[in-house]
Amino acid sequence: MEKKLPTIKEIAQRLNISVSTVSRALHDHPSIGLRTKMQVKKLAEELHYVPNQTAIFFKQRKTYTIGVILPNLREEFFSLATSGIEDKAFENNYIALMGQSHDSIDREKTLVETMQKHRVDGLLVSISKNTSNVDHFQSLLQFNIPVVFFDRVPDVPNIHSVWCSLYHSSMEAIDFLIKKGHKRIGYIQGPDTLSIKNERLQGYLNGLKKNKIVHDPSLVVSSDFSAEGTQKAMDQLLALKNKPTAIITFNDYVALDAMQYVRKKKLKINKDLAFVSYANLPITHYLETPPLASVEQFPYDQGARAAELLFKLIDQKESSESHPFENVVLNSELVIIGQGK
Amino acid sequence: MEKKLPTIKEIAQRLNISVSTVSRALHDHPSIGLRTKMQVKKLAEELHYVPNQTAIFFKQRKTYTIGVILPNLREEFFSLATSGIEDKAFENNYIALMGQSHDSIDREKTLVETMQKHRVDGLLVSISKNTSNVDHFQSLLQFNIPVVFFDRVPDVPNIHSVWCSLYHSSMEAIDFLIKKGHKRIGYIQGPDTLSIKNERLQGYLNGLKKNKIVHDPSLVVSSDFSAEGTQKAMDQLLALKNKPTAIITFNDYVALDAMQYVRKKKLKINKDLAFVSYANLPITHYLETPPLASVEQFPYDQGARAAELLFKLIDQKESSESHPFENVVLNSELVIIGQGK
DNA sequence: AAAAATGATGCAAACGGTTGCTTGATTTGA
DNA sequence: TCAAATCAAGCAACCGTTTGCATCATTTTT
Repeated sequence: MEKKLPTIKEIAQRLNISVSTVSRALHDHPSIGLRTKMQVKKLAEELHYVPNQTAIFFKQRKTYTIGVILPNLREEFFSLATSGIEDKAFENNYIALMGQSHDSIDREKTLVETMQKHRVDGLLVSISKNTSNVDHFQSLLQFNIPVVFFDRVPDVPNIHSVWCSLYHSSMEAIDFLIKKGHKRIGYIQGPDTLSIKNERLQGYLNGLKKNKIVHDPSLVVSSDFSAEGTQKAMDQLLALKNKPTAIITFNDYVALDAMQYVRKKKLKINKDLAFVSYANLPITHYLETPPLASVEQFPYDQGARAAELLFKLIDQKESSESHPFENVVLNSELVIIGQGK
Repeated sequence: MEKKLPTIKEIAQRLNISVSTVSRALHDHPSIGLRTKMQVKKLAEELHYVPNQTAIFFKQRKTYTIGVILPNLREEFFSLATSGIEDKAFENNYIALMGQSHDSIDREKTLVETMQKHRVDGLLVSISKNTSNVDHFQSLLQFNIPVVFFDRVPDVPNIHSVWCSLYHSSMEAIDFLIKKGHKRIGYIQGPDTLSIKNERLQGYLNGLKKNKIVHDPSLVVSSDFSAEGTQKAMDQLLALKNKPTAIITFNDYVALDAMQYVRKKKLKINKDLAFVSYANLPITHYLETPPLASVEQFPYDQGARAAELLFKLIDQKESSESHPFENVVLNSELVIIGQGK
């Protein structure tokens, strides 16, 4: 059954010429006569010859393949980033291998090994929530395979990275809320296992300081991102004698859960309690009462920029240029959505 | 710079033995002496030897790679399907190459060629909106590379496919609305270029017939899925002398646009005008006034099932078994979300 | 003690394509 | 007319790994 695919060898035999001639003919090498070229191309066409890339990859030591490892594709943020990566890859004649770590460090390790086995020319990674060191990427570096981290960037020196700074937008968010008259602003953050820079909180704190508001630690609570975790966080905030009038949430998903919970409590969103969050997912614009504002992190662009950087590194490697560590920082943007009171 | 990677040849030279011995030692072949085995393994470890998979792929004529081609990753439906595919691939020790057609038939063709060049062991495809024939998949079949279509399945015979039938749920949706007292039910469909089965409309029509309601063609309008297109469609429906009291929309995105438009018109959603749609995206559950119901199409499962079928076909091919065309049909489910009046 | 079985290792071909070097034939130049 | 230049094509090595088939040295069997 297993139909053997045509090879240049077969073409050579049929035409009674050597394989090298066939190879050169197919590549329009100048030293091959026109007649021979035509014959070869015609037969190749007839046999539906397709060069065996695995042989070529093997010989050229290059696969035109990059690996992409990220926590998951269910979150819109990552699927948009992937979309950007794929678009850039397509433009550059590369193709991307996908892997989801599902925030498991073991699975992340396995994926790195698999990608390495497949001899990817480079790797794009958004690390799992539980990844605290980057040892499992070391062997890639030994192989001289470039790695670019994006969005979830490990907090270690000497890496290439692309991420979106939330610091300024976080401060802007505070300014925005204070201009609206809010003085007690709560913040629901994530679990503190994330070993990445906590720019949201830094911006929050400095925004308060800048506006001469004393920081009240009881206004900062944590959620594990589950609906229940967020509800608990909300309970903490609403139990305060001096309740917040506005709340900043780690991301839109947390905001959605929080807002739904608040609705159940018969509080008016953006009237009794204002919301600002991160991500600016398209869906928030469809809500009857959306958060007042959300910080856009440009996932598509992050993916695209990370891919561009990776291709640059691959090219540099091939021309044995030096490549200092590069860290691209995009700026987030505070997008005003709702009207509020 | 380009550091040469260690090979079994190098190990062989250093230990003054043959490459075949090294190869066998690393594979724990019984005919290799214990001492030699130990020596080889120790040295391999020291050199950080990693077998060159491109050489092995080449020799074995198998890459443990599958291709995935779908319209785009921005739509949650497809990113969830991809998530299912990747999970199954990981389980089966495969890895997936991603490609987005962006509903361009040319890009789809290019992707098919690229995947073929990369010698994928199989291909999963959700065809582009503009794909009306499947000629560009023919060469894969000649190569005996299995192809499984999912969700957006071309309407041609002799293919493998996985899709989710909307027929029964569409009828159920009608039953559901009629039980709620609705008699005039509108339907916003998509552009009619889609060459796939139109089960939504079939279910709509048969649902009406079953409930002995005469079909009024002016209640069926089209949208190109843009916000403007949907608004125009709504205008058509609301301009009727005998207006609908309920509307079924092609998908949740259309429903969201329609509902937002209706809100602007100061109509009460699910009171003046009830909505039912398709997709059951997580977000609809966060709306203050969600559609009454949405048809869940199980994108993750579709992806997972399609991947499973593909792996089965690959295995069968390897054991030269016969493989009749298989068409897996999942059932959609009408999920009741809101309360309505 | 000679024949047979066993154990440990090496040889070489194969997978498909690329490419530097050679060779032979034809054309060009003086 | 003969050497040099040009053209067209072939030879063979190479990329890294696997594997059927020798080969040779022991050990076991009778």
